[in-house]
Amino acid sequence: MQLDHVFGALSDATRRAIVMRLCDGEASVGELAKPFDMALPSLMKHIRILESSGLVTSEKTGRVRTCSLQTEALATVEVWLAAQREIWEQRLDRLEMYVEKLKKQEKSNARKRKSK
Amino acid sequence: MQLDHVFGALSDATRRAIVMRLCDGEASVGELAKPFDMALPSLMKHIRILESSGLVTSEKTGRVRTCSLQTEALATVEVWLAAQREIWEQRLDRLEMYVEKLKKQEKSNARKRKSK
DNA sequence: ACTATAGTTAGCTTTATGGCTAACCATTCA
DNA sequence: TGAATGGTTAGCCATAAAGCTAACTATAGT
Repeated sequence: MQLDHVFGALSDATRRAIVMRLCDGEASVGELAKPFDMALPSLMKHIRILESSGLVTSEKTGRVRTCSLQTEALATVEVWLAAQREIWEQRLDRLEMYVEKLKKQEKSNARKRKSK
Repeated sequence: MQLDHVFGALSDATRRAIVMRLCDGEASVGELAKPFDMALPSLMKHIRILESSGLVTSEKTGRVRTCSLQTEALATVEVWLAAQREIWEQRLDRLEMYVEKLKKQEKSNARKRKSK
C-alpha cells in the first residue's frame, strides 16, 4: 500500500468515481461499469489499478466479481496530509510569534525614540 | 486546481519530498534540487508539474526562482477525503444500526422459542 | 569585461497510462 | 445442451511521464 500508488490511483476521475461509488457499499464489476461510457476491459484496468494500490479488494464468486473499498488505504493518505499540515502550521505559528516579537520591539523602539 | 492534477502531482515521491520541504518554508530551485541525485532539468519538470497542479507557486527575482507551497491545494485534497470518509462512515453507522436491529429480533425470537 | 552561478530550452529515450476491439472462458438459466 | 451473462485475455494505438545530455540565457561577483 504505497503512497505513490494510492495517489496515482486517485489521480484519475474514473477511479475516483469508482471509489466514491464503493464508499456506498460493495458492487460488482458490471455495476461499477454502468455509469461509464467505456469498454469493459478499460474499466477492468482501472479496477486493477485500484486493487494494486490497495484501495480496493475484490473477490469472485460464481461468475461475478464483487469489489469493496479498503478504507485503510484512504486513511493512509489522510495521515500523510495531516502530517504535512501539522508541519506547515507549526511553521506559521513560529512565524506569527516572530512577527509578534517584531511588533513589540517596534513599540519599544518607538518609546525610545519618543523619550529621546 | 483540479483534483486530478493535485493527486497526480502527489503520486511521485520526488514531488512529495519537494512538498514536504516546502512545508518548512520557501526555497529556491537550487535548494530544492540539492537532496536529489537528479539533473536540474528533470527536477524543474517536477516543479512545473507541482505548479500546474496548484500545489506550488514560484517567482523569479534576479536569477533565483523561489518556490512556495500553496496550502489551499492540499486542503482541497483533504476536503475530498473527508467527504468520502463521511459517506462510508454513515454507511457503517447504518450497517451497525441494522446489525443491532437484527440482534434485538434474534433476542425476541429466542424469547418466543422459549415461551413455546 | 570575465567568470561563475542559477535556471531554462530543446530534443532524445524508455516506460507507463488510458483507451479500443476481438476473441475467449466460465457460470447460469431455459 | 445451448444461449445468454459477466468477466477476462491479448494485442494494438496514441499520448504522457520521467529521466537524460547538451547548449543556451541571464544575473551577480571580481
